[in-house]
Amino acid sequence: MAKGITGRDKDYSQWYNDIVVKAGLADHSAVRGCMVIKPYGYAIWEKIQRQLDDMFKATGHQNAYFPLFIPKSFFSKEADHVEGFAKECAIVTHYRLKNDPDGKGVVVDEDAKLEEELIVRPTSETIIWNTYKGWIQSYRDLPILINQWANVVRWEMRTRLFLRTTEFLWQEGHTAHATKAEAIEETIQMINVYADFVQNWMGVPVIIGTKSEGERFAGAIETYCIEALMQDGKALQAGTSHFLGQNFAKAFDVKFQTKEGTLEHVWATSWGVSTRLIGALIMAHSDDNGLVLPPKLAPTQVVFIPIYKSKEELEQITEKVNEIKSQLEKRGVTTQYDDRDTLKPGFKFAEYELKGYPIRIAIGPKDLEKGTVEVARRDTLTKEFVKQEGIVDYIVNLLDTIQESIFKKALDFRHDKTTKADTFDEFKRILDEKGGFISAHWDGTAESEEKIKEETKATIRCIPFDNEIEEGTCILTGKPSKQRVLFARSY
RNA sequence: CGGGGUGUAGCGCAGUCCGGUUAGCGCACCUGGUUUGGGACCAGGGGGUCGCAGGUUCGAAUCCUGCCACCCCGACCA
Repeated sequence: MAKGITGRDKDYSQWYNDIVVKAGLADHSAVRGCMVIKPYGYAIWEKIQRQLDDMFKATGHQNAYFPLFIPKSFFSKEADHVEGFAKECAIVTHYRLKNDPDGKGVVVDEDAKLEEELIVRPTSETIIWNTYKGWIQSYRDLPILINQWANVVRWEMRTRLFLRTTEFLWQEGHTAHATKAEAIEETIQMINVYADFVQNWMGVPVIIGTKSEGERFAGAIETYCIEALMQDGKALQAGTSHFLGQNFAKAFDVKFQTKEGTLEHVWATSWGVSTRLIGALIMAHSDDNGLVLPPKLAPTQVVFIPIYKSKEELEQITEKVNEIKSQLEKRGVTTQYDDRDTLKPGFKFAEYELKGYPIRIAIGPKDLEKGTVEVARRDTLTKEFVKQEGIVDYIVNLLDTIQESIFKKALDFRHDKTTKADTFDEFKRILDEKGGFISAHWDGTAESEEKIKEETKATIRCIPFDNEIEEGTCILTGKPSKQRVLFARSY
């Protein structure tokens, strides 16, 4: 086990915190519930952003930016929406400070009270729909396909680095459509984009499905989600896409004229993923030695470490490293050469394992002699000597192999941790002994869902898209059910 | 908001119960040398408003009062 990292078996929470802090991803800040995302952590976020942004553009979306502040009155327009967010809003009431008359520091200037308070956005539906009202008159103005990269604030009672922070970074797509069918199609398209990204780039398998009524987004008609399973057997919601119906169009009076000349309310969607994805990345793949990053999201994919005794040796090694390094870079591989002479190789090995670099290449005197290099894989912690000849192709292929292998491992884990339960006792036993997803029949009522949650802390994560139709009886009430749904304890 | 814990060097801690030289230790850092295929070693060196504000005392990291911050567990949530 790496120095200073708590084992997963010992304390999973502490292990997670140790990885985040020791791998240099983020730190607690001086502000309660808010984190400082450090350069290495932010580099991962930038990779996530870049890829998702490309995928959004490829599906016809454009980026825009809306204000951080939302007038309080906007929140009272959509009843469910305000109820969902009211309890966790930061509110701006004043716009000026002054010197404390008692001479100590500064105080809020009570004369500078705002006429109407401003809410720091917890999500932007309201300000955006207020804006769309001015943009939409005719069916010719539709669809509007916009995404925003932004920060939002939700005053959560308890926070955890990346998984739930008071302020977090995310993207939120907000689209407007002429028809219900088109809006639903958009909602589904985007949840599929998320699933594609999370599986093929993050290497985290997900279940795509719909949320039960109780877990639905405040103000949505239908919420689609992707659910991932973490190594401790708890589920994590990795992304959501909401079909908002005409709720926001009605709340903000957004109508358009159809070809036929009638006036109709616009159909809406919204969808988002956040820095929480980094939490998912960590909890899905990492081990007791530190972070494990999929090659496609690793800020640096290959690190070179020289092993030498003399200056002459180092020079020869450096020459060889530079040769391989530049060839790799030409193939689009990101690399780094760590020739710091104050640290021993062993220390560097441990450090890059902690930081999750997918491949480490060590070159020493033996390699110069034999024309080899030592290639170490982070995901499997295996090492082998490889001929320098053909090394570039070898590494390029290996990166793909690692990407697939990481996904496969997580997928196998999820298969092992997905269990069917047919009675409530069985359900509870699996939950306590094994964790993971439990596929069980449910009578479809919010009451039963709530009771199960109260008794077991497990919630319905989703009703999978590809669910089989299967007659059965609800594990709680014994009432008839047409399909199984996926339960789990979750983050 | 309830329960628990912690605040002493960049990090991790000891010292606090029972007040008393110049506040220690490990890691990290700086200088020099020897090392380098899995977390090096020797020698020398720098770094402190002891969370904050009051109080008691000849004397406070230590005792008293008030405050603050953060972490962990729970309820709430992406």
